[in-house]
Amino acid sequence: MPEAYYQDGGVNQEKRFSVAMQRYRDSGAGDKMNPFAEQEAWEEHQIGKATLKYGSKDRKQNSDDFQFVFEDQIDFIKASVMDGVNFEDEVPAESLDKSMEKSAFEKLQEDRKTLPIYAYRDELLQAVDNHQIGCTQPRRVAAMSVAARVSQEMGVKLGHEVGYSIRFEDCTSEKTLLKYMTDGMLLREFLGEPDLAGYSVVMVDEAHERTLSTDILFGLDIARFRPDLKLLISSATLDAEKFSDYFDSAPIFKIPGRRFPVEVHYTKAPEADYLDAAIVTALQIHVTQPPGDGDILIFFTGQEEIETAEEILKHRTRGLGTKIPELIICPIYANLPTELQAKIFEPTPEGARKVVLATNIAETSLTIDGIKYVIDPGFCKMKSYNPRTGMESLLVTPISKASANQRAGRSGRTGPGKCFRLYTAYNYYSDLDDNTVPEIQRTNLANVVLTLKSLGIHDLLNFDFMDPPPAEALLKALELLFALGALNKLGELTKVGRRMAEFPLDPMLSKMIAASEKYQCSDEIISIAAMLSVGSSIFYRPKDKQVHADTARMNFHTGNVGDHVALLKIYSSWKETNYSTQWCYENYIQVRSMKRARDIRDQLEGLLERVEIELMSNSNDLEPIKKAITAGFFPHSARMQKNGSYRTVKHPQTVYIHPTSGLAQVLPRWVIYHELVLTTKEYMRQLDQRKCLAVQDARLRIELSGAEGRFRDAHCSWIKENVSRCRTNDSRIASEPFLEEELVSVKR
DNA sequence: GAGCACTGC
Repeated sequence: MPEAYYQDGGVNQEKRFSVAMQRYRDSGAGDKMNPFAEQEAWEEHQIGKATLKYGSKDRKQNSDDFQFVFEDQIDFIKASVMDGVNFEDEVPAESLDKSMEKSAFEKLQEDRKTLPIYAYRDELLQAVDNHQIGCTQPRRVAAMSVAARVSQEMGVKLGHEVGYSIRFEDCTSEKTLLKYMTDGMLLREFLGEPDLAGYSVVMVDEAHERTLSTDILFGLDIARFRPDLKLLISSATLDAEKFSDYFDSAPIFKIPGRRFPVEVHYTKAPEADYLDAAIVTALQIHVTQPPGDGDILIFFTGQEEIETAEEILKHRTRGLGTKIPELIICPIYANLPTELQAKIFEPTPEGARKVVLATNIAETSLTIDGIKYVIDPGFCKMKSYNPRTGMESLLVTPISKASANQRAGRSGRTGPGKCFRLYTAYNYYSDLDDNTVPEIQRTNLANVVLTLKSLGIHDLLNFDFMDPPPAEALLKALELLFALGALNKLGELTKVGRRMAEFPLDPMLSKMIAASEKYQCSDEIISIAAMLSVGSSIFYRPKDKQVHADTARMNFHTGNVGDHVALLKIYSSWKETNYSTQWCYENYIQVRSMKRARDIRDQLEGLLERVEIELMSNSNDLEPIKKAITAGFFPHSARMQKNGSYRTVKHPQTVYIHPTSGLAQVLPRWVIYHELVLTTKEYMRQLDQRKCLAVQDARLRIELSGAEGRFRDAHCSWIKENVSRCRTNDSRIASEPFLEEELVSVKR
């Protein structure tokens, strides 16, 4: 390859890296980054180029073999081997052979004894008395499958001694001693029973993932009411000391894991276009390595990249005809319909090779057998939250070292693997953070704060978070909850707030439900809330059928009813077809999302009863429905400007109606929106006309903007000091015309 | 006239 190609490519790639970093920083999430990092990176990279030129001797030979096939190739440098953990030593081959003749149960028992943790068995078991053990997992599937495996090993029926508990599904009984559950489920149980009386041991698995729920549970010090409660934290990271310190120097057991060694290769120079580089690398592997020795997994950031990569790959392999063995392309991302997802689990036919194009879903959530090669461009999409503007956005961001290693490890599950990183060793060591920023530091905390308040935690600023979120984010959350009427001026939970905390939803959605009591339309409102909380994945929009999908969607907008009512219409229409799958296909709607909406709706219906809100329907009149929506979403108000754009009220900025909205042509003077998304512009999504509210709702906001409406948290001096700053923002929540209209009616 | 990573309750 001519050097010039790399140099040029290098510049572009650095640009790409720095653009991603810049956006990340602008979002407010990356403040801690060194502003000179890029320049240093560039300099170091130049030095690196000089020193990293030795190395891949075998590459030359390989490249000669297929020079005729490709014009472009990519130089990789084998930099390191991630050790496998003596897999073969622990399970001698002969014992595996022998076990083949034994019964499945005996084999399981034998396998079990070879696990490294077996040595700690007695010690851990001493902790167990006559209560049950709870073990949390970050994902539902994991909780279910681990429970199934353990019940098999113990030779008991799932749901008896060993069970699991996840949202919508409780597979436990009175007999259950060992309960696998999602961490969110344990948090919900904790809300109802803070002493966790039913448990003697709680084990938090995969704690390094640092989910919102585990971070809250840790901060709550779940064992504080229970000196006898044993807490086990299991984490795959090397910074066990951090966990140990946090839990008052708790003892650390280092238990080796099991994995085959993985060779890590870096590019010699940064790549101009990682998508193209990934495809070239995949083809290089496919052509030079014997078919049948293993499949390829490439990590992309999203659906769009995956679809593009799929097209390019098809095009290029078609051009090569029979010169190369068959390459089966398998896209996988969460929004892909389930039937199409199944393809990646089909065994690869003899003589062919599979290339899996995946999002982060393949990093932790699902494992694919037979992967030997991983190609890692080093990016992912990550949600970040800017507490200054209150904006959430999804940004393409460089991954962390931990994430890069997790990805590499995906190639070493069934045998020794290789990972090709499409960035330099320098990029890895200097540009990537060690760990992914925990979710609690990059999310809107409204729901977290409501949860903590409902547990009677008032001093949020001094709450013992393992990694505290920005104080500004806490303040924003408090403000919002106050504006919604969930907190009083002393920062205490109100009756509405207590009701809201019962719902596993964003507080604005919970408030909308609480308000539906007054407007007598709780039936419709919980359908809307369920549809909104399923999110944007309701519509399936494949690249080749976008027009059809869009036409189908617009059918629900007839009459300019607004997007919330359109969602209600979708849900009701589906219900009328008796939840027909066929109906979903015809309307380009994801069956999975609709089923999820139904599950959520059922749960909400149950919770309505719990907070004593009657299920009432008022489907003939949209007015009360829209009022209830406004009662929850008034903090997301925007007013039309002369040119058809909108100005948000709370943090004044110019935003636009998303073109997929039913109101895109209508342009109401005032709107409320469900969310803002930053893509090519700032777009409002799921929006509706704003309605006037009843007088008592308005009064709350008048107080809020007035001098007596100062927001205080009796236990938190920091908040007090910042009251003046809150106030300016608060007055904008309760902005003029919204109140004007109501004040007029009050004066009359 | 657009384009949404992944979880969880």
